[in-house]
Amino acid sequence: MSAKITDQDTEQLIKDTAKRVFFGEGRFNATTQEIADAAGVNRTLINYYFRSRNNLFDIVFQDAQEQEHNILEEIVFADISFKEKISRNLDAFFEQSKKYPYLEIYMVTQMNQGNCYKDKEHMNLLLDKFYLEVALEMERGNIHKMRPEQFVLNFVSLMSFPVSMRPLLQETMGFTKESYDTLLEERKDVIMNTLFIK
Amino acid sequence: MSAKITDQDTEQLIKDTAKRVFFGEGRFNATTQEIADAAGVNRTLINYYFRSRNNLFDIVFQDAQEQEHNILEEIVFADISFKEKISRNLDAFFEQSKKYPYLEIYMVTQMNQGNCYKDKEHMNLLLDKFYLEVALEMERGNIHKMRPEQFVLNFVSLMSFPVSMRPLLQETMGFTKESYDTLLEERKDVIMNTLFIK
DNA sequence: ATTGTGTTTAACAAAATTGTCAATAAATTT
DNA sequence: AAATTTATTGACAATTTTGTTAAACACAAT
Repeated sequence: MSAKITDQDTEQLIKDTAKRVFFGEGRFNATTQEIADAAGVNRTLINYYFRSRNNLFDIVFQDAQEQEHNILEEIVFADISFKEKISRNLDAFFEQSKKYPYLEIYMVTQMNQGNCYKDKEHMNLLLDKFYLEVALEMERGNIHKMRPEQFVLNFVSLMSFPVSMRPLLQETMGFTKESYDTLLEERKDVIMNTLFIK
Repeated sequence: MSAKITDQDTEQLIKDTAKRVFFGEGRFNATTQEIADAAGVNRTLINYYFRSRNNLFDIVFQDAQEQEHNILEEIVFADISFKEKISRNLDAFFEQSKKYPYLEIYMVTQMNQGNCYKDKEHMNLLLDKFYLEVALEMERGNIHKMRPEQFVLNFVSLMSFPVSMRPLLQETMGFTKESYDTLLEERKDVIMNTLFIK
């Protein structure tokens, strides 16, 4: 009647595992065998449910897009102040990044292999609305004046980069796992202070 | 006597081509055949010069590290003001990013596959020196106060992210190739204004 | 019990990718 | 020019990865 209680629904299990392997662990060229092993299922079930490896990859890619979309959408249409929107977006992002730190990088690697983004129309609507708010906030003197697109770039860069590039940054900058975690926790305040004029 | 004039030196050609394919085009799991084709050489020459595919990948990875190192080193030890260092680093970065936009992402994907960063000692020396300068600049009131590590994160994030993630950002934000190029050109000023207090 | 449906499995086939090796070609040294 | 080394090639073998198929299994409906 209701959704299955047990860990059945192998199809979903495989998809979730693939997401974990890609977005969570950053193993972008995992084989079907590796994914099957990680899910604890027979490899051929991937073919049974998804026909081909490529198809699974495509489906997971689409899911990643929606995930991105949804986070943004919730923020943009919320009935809260601009600053509060940014603040909540940061919270939402850092929360999901614990589970899926490599989501953005995964999308880039996929797009470099020919996969392309869908539903640009809708995203543009969201962005245009957001740009208006950004511009208004500049008028009010709460953030520095620049093209709204540049503000968005600043925002996503400051937020995303330290998460996406963690393996590189943690190593090169000589952090331990723990000290880098601390750094990330402090990041929300740093970003707010960087984006907004005191 | 001197270095070969012609485009000989197949070994170097293969290495350069691999770099172009990886850092330049972002095709991180190119096959040996694809690399050989891109270089216009017989595939087995990759085995002849580099023994195995893995070995080539490792060597290219090391090269990427050195490249990163060198850019940073030149800046940190230059005899110029702090602001000028940041400015020149931005120039150097945006210059190399035209050729190798995916250098950083490549390193992350490699590190997620078990490859690890070498020469951390030296990098730490560079960074420690740089942190001191950052701290001093905060005292002087030229940049906002925060942990120097956070300033470095801000800096590299603002600089690197829009380049690394270009395929994703350009698509989702609805830019053309040209308009995104313009955006990147404007970025140096935006970043300087974001990092430094007027 | 049997039939039917959907799921899972192992064995196999096919395809793709890498690595080896001996033969050839080119270049250098003697 | 002959000999020697180095570079290049094609044919082949080995390996890895993917996809297919038929049989086994589970389980509900008849």
